Amino acid sequence: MKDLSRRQRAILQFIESFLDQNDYPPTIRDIQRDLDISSTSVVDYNLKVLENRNHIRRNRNISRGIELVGRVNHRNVIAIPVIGQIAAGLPIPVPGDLEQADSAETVEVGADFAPNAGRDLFALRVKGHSMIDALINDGDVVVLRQQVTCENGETVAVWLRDEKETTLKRFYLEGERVRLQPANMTMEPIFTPANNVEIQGRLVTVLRSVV
Amino acid sequence: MKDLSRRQRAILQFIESFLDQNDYPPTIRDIQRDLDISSTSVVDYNLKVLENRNHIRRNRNISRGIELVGRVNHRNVIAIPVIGQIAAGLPIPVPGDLEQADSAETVEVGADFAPNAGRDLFALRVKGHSMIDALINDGDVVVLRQQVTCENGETVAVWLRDEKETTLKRFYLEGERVRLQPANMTMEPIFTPANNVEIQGRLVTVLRSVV
DNA sequence: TATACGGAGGAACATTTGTTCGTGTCAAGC
DNA sequence: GCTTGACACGAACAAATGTTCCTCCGTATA
Repeated sequence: MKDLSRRQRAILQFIESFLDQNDYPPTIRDIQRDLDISSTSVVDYNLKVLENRNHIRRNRNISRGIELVGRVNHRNVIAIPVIGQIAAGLPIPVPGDLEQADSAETVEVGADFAPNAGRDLFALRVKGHSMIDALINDGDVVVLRQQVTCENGETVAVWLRDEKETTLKRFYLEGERVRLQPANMTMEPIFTPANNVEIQGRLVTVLRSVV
Repeated sequence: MKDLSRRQRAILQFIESFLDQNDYPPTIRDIQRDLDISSTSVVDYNLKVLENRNHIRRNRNISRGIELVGRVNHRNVIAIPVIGQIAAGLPIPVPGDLEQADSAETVEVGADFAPNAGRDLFALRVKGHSMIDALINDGDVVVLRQQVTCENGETVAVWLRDEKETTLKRFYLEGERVRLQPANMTMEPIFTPANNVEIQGRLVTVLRSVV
């Protein structure tokens, strides 16, 4: 892995920084110019080495056909629109016209953290400490999948009609009533009639940026 | 925003899906071919419209010089290597040679969630429920910044020498002793002599994928 | 009806960009 | 000294790709 010449390392590094600054890969001549290499063939030669060493992938006969192996590429990342806040006393904002929300803030998440991502994901910023029992803190961002039903055991955001309250709990339908179980195992569940529970979405991901 | 012709919308959509499948933007002729447009000038014309409408940005005279406005681009996302596990009874793995860890698993995080990102970030997968008091669950991924000192009030991963234990708490140096305060405000702090505390890193981000 | 204008078509043209070939240098190993 | 292999040069060539002109069509509007 380390058997690269100084020039090859420089090329690799240039490609990385180029990709950081542009949304397209560099051309051979971009590389040549930046590194003051006398000929494109030299660049080509070294790119071939890098390709064999599996540091890059090349699409022949395609301009800018250089891809970095093992790099963050958009494919692994999805952007989820943050459409509002979630708090104990407030109903959850309706995901409504997610598509048009061009200007909306987004959070980016690795695909691992948003399995089966589709257009039905949306994110909310948590206000207040009411969801401590779900191990969710003030300021966290929760990603939800929009759905109005759920399987037993799934963690969902529900609106409790009587209490006029939003909460995040594991959902278990037990006959006529529903058991809402906090993620924190040391805490007690809530029992409530099934028709008091309105499912707003299923919890997919929690993101916390510690200050 | 919606005043685009059918064709213009199709082009925009094609660029998006092309970018999903390749690491480089499409050429005008790629677009022409896919959408069965008779001439490159038509594509060019419509790209100009899209550019004026601020849906794309173009780098003239540069092949594949099309950038989508407001798209997930690598610049906003960083990959952080997951170098091991963190558990109450275990010391934290040493970040050691992060650079060489090419093959390591990574998590991708939006730049918002990893401020001042540098090479000094690493991630650990949480094992066990010992960090419930820090609102961190089994299976969560925590991102840490490698550092051996910290400011008062920062949340840090510390190794308690006597207890031979790792824990995540807010750190407060109070004279000769240290107060370690759980993130969950309802829980009690730990007090311990300053020289019993070994700071391993500062907590930056918590990621949770809910099953 | 005449005009203006958004859109589309075709084709030639100018650059940009990838590819290849012949040659040269230099250090390591025989 | 000779050979070999990694690395570098330059230049010419061939595609790939962006640009521009001129023309045409249909619809809305004066």
